Formats: sequence, C-alpha cells, structure tokens
Amino acid sequence: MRENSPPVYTRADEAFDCLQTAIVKGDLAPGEKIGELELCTRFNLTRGPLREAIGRLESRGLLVRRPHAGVKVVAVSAAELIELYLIRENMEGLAARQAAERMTDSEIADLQATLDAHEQMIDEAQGQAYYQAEGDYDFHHRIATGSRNTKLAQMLLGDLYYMVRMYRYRLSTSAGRPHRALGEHRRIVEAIAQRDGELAEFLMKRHINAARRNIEKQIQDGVLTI
Amino acid sequence: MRENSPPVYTRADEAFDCLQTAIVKGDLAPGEKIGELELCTRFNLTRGPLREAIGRLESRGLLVRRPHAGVKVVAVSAAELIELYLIRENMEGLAARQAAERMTDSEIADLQATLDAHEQMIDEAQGQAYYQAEGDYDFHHRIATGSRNTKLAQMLLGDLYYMVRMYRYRLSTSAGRPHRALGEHRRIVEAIAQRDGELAEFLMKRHINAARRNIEKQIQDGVLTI
DNA sequence: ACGAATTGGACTGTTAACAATTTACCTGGT
DNA sequence: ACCAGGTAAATTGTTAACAGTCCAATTCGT
Repeated sequence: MRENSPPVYTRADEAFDCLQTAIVKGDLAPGEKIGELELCTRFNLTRGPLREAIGRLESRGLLVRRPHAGVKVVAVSAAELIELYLIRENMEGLAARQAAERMTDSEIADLQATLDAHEQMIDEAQGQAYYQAEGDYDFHHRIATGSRNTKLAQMLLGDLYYMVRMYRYRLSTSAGRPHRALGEHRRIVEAIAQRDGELAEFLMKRHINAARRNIEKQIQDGVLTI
Repeated sequence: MRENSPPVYTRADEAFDCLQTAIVKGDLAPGEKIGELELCTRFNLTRGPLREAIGRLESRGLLVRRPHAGVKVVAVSAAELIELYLIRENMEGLAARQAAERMTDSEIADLQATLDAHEQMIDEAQGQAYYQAEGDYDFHHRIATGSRNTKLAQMLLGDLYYMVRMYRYRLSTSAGRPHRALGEHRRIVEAIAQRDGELAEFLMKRHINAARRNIEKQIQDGVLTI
C-alpha cells in the first residue's frame, strides 16, 4: 500500500524552503539582487534545484526575474502592502465563514487553547514583536486550513502570508495593541464555536481592516518606511 | 537606457506556455499522468527548462507532483470547483470596486465597445461555447487589470482563471444564458462608468454567484460530470 | 576631460550525462 | 490460485560542463 506521505524532500524543496525563509526573515532584503552561485555556496546546493526553486518563488511573486539579467527579491510599495490587506480582508473573511461551518469541535478547542498560549506569550515577551507576529500568524494559519477550502488555503498560506510576513517583523507594535488584537481573535473564535459563520466573517474582516488602518497610520507617521 | 521590456522568451517560458495552454484546452486531461521525456519530444524541449516550467505550474496548483513518482494534471472535485467560485465572488467583487475607482475613461469606453463585440459574437456563434467562454474571460480579465491592484490581478489572472477555464469549456450553455450574462456585464460596466464602486462590487458578486448556482444545478442534474 | 564604442569577464540559460528511487513484472512459496 | 519478495527496467532527481547574453571597465577619439 502507498504510504500517505513518506515525507521525502528533494533538493529543490530544500532550496525552496531556504530561499523562502531567507526572504521572509529579511536575510535577503527586498530589492536585493541575488546571484545564483552565491546562493549555491550559501545553502550547499547546485544550480539545477536552485533554479527550480527560483521558478516557483517567481510564480508566487516573491522574486522577480529579468532574463539574463538576474533575480531580485520583490519590493512591494506602501500602496501594494495596503492592497494586500484589502485582499486579505475579503479572503480571510470567507475563510472564517467556512471555518465556522466546517472546523471540528476539537479543532476549535485547540484553537482556543492556542489563544491562551498567545496571551502568555504576550505577557512574558513584552514587546517582543517576533513572537507576537508568529502567534498572529499561527491564528490565521489555523483559520485558513480550517476552512477546508483547498484553493483558498493554498492562496492564503502559499502567497499572501509570506508577503505579509516579510514586512510584519519591522512593524512597530503600539502599546496595548497586542492585547486588543488578541481580544479580536477571541471573539472570532467565539463566533466560530457558535457556528455563526456570518458573524465570524464580519469580525474577521473588521479585524484585518483594523490592522490595515494601523499600518496606514504608521506609514503616514513615517514610522514605517518601505 | 533600459528598454521597457525587450520581449525575450526563454525555453522555460516557452515550456510554461505550452503546458499551460495544453492543460487549459484539455489536451492534457485532468488526472492524466505526464512523463517528462514524452513532453520533451512533444514540445521540442529539453528536460531542464521543462522541469522549471513544471515547478512553476505546480506552485500555481495546476500540476501535482509526487517525488520520484511523476507529475499529474490536477483534478478538482465538484466541491472544489464550487469553492473556486466562492473565492472568485469575493476577489472579483473587490476588483470591480477598485476598477470603478481607478479605470480610466478610455479604458471604460473600450470595455463597453468590447461588450458590443461580445453581443455580436453571441448572436453569430449561436451556442459556440468556446467563443462565449473567451468573451466572458476577456471581460473579467479587463476588470482584474483595471483594478490596478497588482497582487489581486496576479492571483486572478495567474491562478484562478486558468483553473476555471479548464472546466468552463465543457459547461453546457442553457438557452438564453449568454444574453443574460451579457446583461449582467453591461450593468457592472455601467456602475463602473458612474464610479459607483459599491454597486459594481455588489453586481459582480451577484454575477458570479449566479454562475456558481448554474454550475451547481448542472452538477445536480448530472449534465456536468467531474 | 568627457563621452562613446569595444572588449573582456561574470553570470544566466541550456544541454547532456550520471545517480537514485519507484514501479511493475517475474519468480517462488504457501 | 494467490500473496510475498526480489529484481530489472523505466523514470525522475541531480550534477557538471557548455553556450549565449548582459554589464562594466577600459580605451580611444574628440
């Protein structure tokens, strides 16, 4: 019989992961030109798998390639970052609605437990943006997969989140916002637990809308430069 | 100075286009397993560029690969096709709203002229599903690019539309629907011309919603088998 | 001294040979 | 006759060498 997924990683997968995390963590800065051989020595890879990974990342919009000229990390403008949040507002709203209809009771219980853990993380790691960002990512990740909508999850997890995470780390966290965001998360989960898809969608859209306005404010104040 | 885009095609681009159109047109059927060397002889390519193209298409969700085992064309279930339309409903609604705010007057005039052409096509090519589908695709294509939302257009044009087109050709067109769809298109463009983004969004969502219900009906009636 | 053309180097795109894994078939046993 | 194990062929993953293109530094002319 065929094993469900005997986790077999190819060099191309390895290259893909290395590049993706390097981009998200900021080791490869937006707009930075990257040479193939440099990356090969850096990650102990050969050019074949690397080029395949570059192709994948290009089609996901994290890299831009000009034939014969090289590859650059994508640099999104402030306006484009805002528009990313507009897209998220709609897509994650849909995800929340479907999650309310389809998540299992145990998944919902897990999610609530996760939020408790996030609360501790926020208290302990006062202002540690990294852990807050990862907690936030964890929450949205679970909603997306909970929607049971294959393509929707694929687009959110595979495309949008990586681009957002590229910039989330450098966002300053205004005092008190983590707690407020956590409160919004709790209310969304409550709506899901009550199987109220309509409310879950509304709350999720408002949640992301608030995050977007916060970013717009930071850009206007010159705190966040892109 | 750098020329804007001296259209330079690499073999990988060529392979990508060949494969994509072959999948969309149905020359490669959903679920069909494809061998690399077979495709190489078919499209006069070598395995390097072909593998790069396969990687791109895999990350876009048109192909699924199991390491060492081969590549298959994705086969979406009826439920997944429906969910594709749910996603479109939200994303194209957003696109329509932004298009109403951002399309130039001449673009809107062009779009209206396009609809006139579509009307002729429908009258002349009675029941020619192919041309109707292409006309419909043309309309949605222009709205997506008209939104001036880079990522949104990329996701609609690069991901969703290709998957939808894979199955659109085999949809039977119930009598009179093309005219009804054209009417809905006209009303959407009217709203855009009046710069009424909210209305454009509403009408677009309803338009896609109607298309989705039509497909659901065809699936229930057993007309469309997936 | 400044600008344009040219040449050399570095890098990308491509190809073909090599290695590793899977699948299918065949053999042997129960 | 059917199932299990092993082996061989075919296919995929990987590597390294080759060819073509772009970029920059250098040189020549004005």
